[in-house]
Amino acid sequence: MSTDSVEVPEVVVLRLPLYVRALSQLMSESIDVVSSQQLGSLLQMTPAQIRKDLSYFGRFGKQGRGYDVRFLLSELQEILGLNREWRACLVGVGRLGRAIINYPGFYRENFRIVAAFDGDRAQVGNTIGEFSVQPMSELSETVNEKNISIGIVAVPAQQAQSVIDVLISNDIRGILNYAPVAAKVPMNIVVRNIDPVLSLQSMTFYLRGLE
Amino acid sequence: MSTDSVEVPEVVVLRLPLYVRALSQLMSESIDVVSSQQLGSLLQMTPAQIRKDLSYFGRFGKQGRGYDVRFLLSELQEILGLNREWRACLVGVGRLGRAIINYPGFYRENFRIVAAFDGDRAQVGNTIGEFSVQPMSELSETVNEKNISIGIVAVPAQQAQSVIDVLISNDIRGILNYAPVAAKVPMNIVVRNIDPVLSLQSMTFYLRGLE
DNA sequence: AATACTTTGTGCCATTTAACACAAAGTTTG
DNA sequence: CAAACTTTGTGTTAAATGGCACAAAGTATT
Repeated sequence: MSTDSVEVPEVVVLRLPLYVRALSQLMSESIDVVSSQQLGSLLQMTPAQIRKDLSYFGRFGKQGRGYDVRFLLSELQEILGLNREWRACLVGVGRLGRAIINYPGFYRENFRIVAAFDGDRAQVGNTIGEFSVQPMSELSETVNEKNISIGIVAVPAQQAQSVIDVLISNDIRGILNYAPVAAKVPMNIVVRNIDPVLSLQSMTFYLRGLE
Repeated sequence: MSTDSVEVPEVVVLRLPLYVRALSQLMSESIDVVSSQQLGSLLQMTPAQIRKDLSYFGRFGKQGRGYDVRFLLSELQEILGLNREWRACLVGVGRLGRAIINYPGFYRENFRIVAAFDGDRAQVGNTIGEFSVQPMSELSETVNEKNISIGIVAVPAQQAQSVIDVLISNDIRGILNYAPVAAKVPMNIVVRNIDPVLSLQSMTFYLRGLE
């Protein structure tokens, strides 16, 4: 089996980080074996689903016992490509962009924001955190120099698509999009949207009429 | 038809805000009729799916013509409960919490953060934006007084579950959770998680090995 | 007013996703 | 060491989701 015999469904890939997080948690509690049962109750999902998900990638457990926490964690990190550092650039250094730069959660998980850009000349040159804001014209060069593979978009909706186009034309293949737009991208580009307003707007459907 | 004859799938509800956003956009461009075809290309989805989704709630279109933008927007806002103001409280006023308070996107869509709490006594009394940080002990009273129905959780992972428990015991039924935990809540509580790290960690699966 | 388009709403089929349930393999207990 | 548990991995079934395709109903064109 040199290549994956069955395509792994995206829903499964989306759940793997949950397992990684839970396993890290267990590691920090010095728990070294866990069953799909326990993992399931921790993550609020059925044990069967966890086992099925893992079975796409191999056989990591032991009957009658469960999974070795350290081993499974390590395997999943390998599968997801988390056993290395990932470098990202931020585009848009307004209020939101600054909050993103200062958010320590990325760094903690080996995601490094190593450059910041802004289309607004007035922002260029300002110092934010450790580096100074660069003009979009320098994006191409910096992405290459600093080996950046992820772009974080934190510009207003109106400018988002054109920023995304620029990122893609500079070989960025993963985009974390905070702008409230449905980005149009080629199939080989991975987009993840962060959109709290959408979340609230679907939540209210269930709250409505229950004052 | 006094009650919904068929249960509306949650995936459908999750998509409705996308339609609302696209329609608002069209309104602002003074476009007053749109087909599922056009809407689909705007949102990167099939026209059939849009029509199917809408059909759960009624018949809003006109054959040979499409949908009246203003009318459909208004209907969807009504369905989602967006034609009113929603009040939320924030718990946790660290870096993340402050960024959330200052984020103008909520206000723009009629979500109002009207109180801020923190379990850390050192934070209590500090002024953030228009109001001062209150201790958790005042949550119950304030939630009632200010008619708050949504809780926004921006505390460290370790404290998240207990904060969520407090919110729920004070009749909060919708929770926007920024903490990296799988919240355990009763079935009648609506949780929406905002977790950019998870998004990145599933993205890298597809970027891995393509240097 | 007749013909050629356009577009909705939906029945039906295909695909995807989730859960059940059980043999096989291990562990624990007496 | 045998009997009673526990737990995995997966074949199979069930449920959810998405898309096709077409009649019905409208619009535009000649």
